[in-house]
Amino acid sequence: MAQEEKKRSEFTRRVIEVISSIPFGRVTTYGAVAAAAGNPRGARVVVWVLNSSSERENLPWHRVINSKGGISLKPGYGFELQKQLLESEHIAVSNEGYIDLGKYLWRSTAR
DNA sequence: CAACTGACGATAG
DNA sequence: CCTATCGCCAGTT
Repeated sequence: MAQEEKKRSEFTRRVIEVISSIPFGRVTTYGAVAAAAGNPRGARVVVWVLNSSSERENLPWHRVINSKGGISLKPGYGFELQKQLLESEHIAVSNEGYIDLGKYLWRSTAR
């Protein structure tokens, strides 16, 4: 099929779908989303998607964290907001914003 | 149109 | 362990 409807890269489209698929009570990382979408180094695109379409596509942006298992935002710039959103989903977050990936990391089922 | 920006990641040293 | 650099895409200035 000719899939030339959207001008965005196929990669970008996949990123949005992966983020939309993150289940309740789980988290994933930028790199994992990028890798699942086809580019292990496309993590920055994930950042762009969240900024660009988090509200637009109603994406669970708070379930996306960095590969260290921590919140990347700084206190006063959304850090506390994200921390509380995660805790609302029964996810344990330390005061420093770190999460136990061994327990909560979600891996894309489509691999 | 060129340069910069954005919540990062992997690799190299 | 820490720092530096490249890679990735689209939007803004």
